Amino acid sequence: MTDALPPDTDAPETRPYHHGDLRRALIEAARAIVVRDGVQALSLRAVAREAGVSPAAPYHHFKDKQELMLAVGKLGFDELGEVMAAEISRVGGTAADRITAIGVAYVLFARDNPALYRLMYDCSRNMEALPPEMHEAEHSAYAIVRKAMIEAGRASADNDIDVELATIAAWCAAHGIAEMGGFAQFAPLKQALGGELNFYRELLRRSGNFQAR
Amino acid sequence: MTDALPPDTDAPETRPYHHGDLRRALIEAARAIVVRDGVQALSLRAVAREAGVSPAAPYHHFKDKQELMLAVGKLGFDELGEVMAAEISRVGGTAADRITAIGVAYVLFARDNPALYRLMYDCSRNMEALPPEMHEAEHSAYAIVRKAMIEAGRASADNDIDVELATIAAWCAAHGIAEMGGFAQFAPLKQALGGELNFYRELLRRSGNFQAR
DNA sequence: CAACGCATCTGAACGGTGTCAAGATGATCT
DNA sequence: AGATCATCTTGACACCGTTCAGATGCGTTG
Repeated sequence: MTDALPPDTDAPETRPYHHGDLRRALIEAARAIVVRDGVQALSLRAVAREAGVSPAAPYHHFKDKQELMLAVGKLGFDELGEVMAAEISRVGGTAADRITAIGVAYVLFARDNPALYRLMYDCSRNMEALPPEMHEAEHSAYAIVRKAMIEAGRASADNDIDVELATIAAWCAAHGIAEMGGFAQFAPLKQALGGELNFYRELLRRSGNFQAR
Repeated sequence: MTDALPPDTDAPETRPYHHGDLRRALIEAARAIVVRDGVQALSLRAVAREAGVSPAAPYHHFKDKQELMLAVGKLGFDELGEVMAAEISRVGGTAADRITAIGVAYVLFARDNPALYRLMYDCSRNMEALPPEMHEAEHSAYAIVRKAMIEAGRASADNDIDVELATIAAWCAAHGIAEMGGFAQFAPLKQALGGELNFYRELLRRSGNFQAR
């Protein structure tokens, strides 16, 4: 079973112990499965199979299935933060324009990665106290929205409570649209508006926090 | 096992064959488990155990575990509709006041029945095409919001698209708050606002559709 | 260099799960 | 009464999460 796998000339990452950074391989395998087969197909055994190890191997890197899923969720929040950061720097216009752009980018991320997005929030919901790295990943994405809220004048910068509320309200609105926007019942409405992008923009506009004005 | 349960003088519905409306008993057992032990404890076998039948019995009433969960979800949407209808008739004030009341009632329903609420949307999300009865239950709750949106002047009654958008935007906002409002990170903010009720009201107000004006 | 320690991985096992096929049971209809 | 047929049970299969004893081999220490 371990006969093949010669030194293999060119290993891109550090290859420390037996398998060579199995922890990262497991996270990537899990992400691949979730994207390919959906969240309900994400079993610990399937992840191990995908990574080419025995079903018990993951337990030396994650205490739980939950802990592995959490790592995948963190990865999702990292990507989401990157997407939003890229979008906010890509769109040049006014602060109000950029805040709308963030909202659209957020919803589109959820649309394009539905299973990953769901996993991210399943993690957040299930855990009472998130591990610090997860919290950190969420926080960096949160900070982007927060900053945009201040710049767009949706919150008075010198009132902490006001800023938090504006940020949370915007996040909740985007989350609601991200989760429900894909419902099949809305298909005719999307068509009537000339595409789902308009649909999302219109919903964001009505949420109050994303009005480009 | 079937010893008790005499004819029971007053059966509201038709009480057909062996067990006596096992279908309804299964749905109620599932609801009880979901409320008592959370959604991750909701297994088909546990439901059968709770109802006192063999693990295979449910398959004569539901094609799938999914189909049973869908029935529970429909029950949840029925209850949600009742709660919102009760609230809207209880609150006497202006149309704007009532629309805020609906939003608060929605969020509180999700807070008080977190597992059931999650199940409701897990169903809606997983299924491509919901069965008509589920769609109907959703629709009756949806109609309440829709009517309130028109009365409160959030949408022009003669523009169908406008009405749908206003309703969906409000629903999305409430859903986002309902799902994220319970996050532990928001606890200090709730306290700073003098209770979570104020927190939810403030978030709803900022969503634009729920402003009492 | 040899031997040890220890993180890493495997194999087998346990209880639980969804699902199905075959047979038993009993209410309903003719 | 006897036949019919929905209803329920039994038993099985594959898969799941998790655990534990043992094999494997890297890194370090003598």
